[in-house]
Amino acid sequence: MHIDRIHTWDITYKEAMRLQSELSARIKLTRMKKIPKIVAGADIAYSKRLNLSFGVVALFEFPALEQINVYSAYQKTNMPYIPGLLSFREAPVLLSIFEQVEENIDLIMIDGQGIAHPRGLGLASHIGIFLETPTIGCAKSRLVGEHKDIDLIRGNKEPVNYKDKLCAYVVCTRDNVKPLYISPGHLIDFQGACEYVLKCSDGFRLPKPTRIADQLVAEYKKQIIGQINKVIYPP
DNA sequence: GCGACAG
DNA sequence: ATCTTGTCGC
Ligand SMILES: [Mg+2]
Repeated sequence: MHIDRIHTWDITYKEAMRLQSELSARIKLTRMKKIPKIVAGADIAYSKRLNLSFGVVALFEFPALEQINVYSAYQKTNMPYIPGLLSFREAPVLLSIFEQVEENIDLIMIDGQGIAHPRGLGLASHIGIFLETPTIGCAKSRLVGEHKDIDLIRGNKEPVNYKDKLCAYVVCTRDNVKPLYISPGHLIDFQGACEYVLKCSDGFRLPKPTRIADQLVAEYKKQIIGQINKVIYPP
């Protein structure tokens, strides 16, 4: 798929933060007009020892949620994890994977925040801007914002406000299980984000696209590290 | 200065 | 997120 290389990634933290503020003005929280045909999930794994980042993008038919295809790549990790700057650590490898994708992806679910971010540009939003494709941030914990406790009943949701503005919903995707922080990334609204996450939640905490991407990236990492060890420590 | 803090 | 062995519970 096409990628808008809006900026490079070898920049200072200060410049990274400035870019986030600048790019957040481009985010559009629009309604998705058509029902998606292909939904993708994306996730990352790391090897601390080898300083590598592994990424997987898994494609699913919607609403059947049948797996269509899987893409992957890995590269050197060039940024430490800094809360608020996650996209500068994870986006480069993810974009290199999306570049290989032949299918037309209608919606991407990403492990991390969308606009629920100190400067309104979490990983999902940043990816959405580069790909000009609808994205949803599906985070397992809170980065910013305040909300009431929610009853842990599947389908329940509670608004998350940051600086007196709605930024996400806490969504229960399964009874009696810790809820998710769902925020639009780009080209989708709050209602659409919650709706598609729930429609992709098939009895587990994480919606199928990110859950399977998470499992596949763990396997991919294991496989690549096995190859590397074979080269480094020949029998 | 202190505490919070996606993955 | 990683590293790392076992353990508890559905
Ligand atoms: Mg992840």
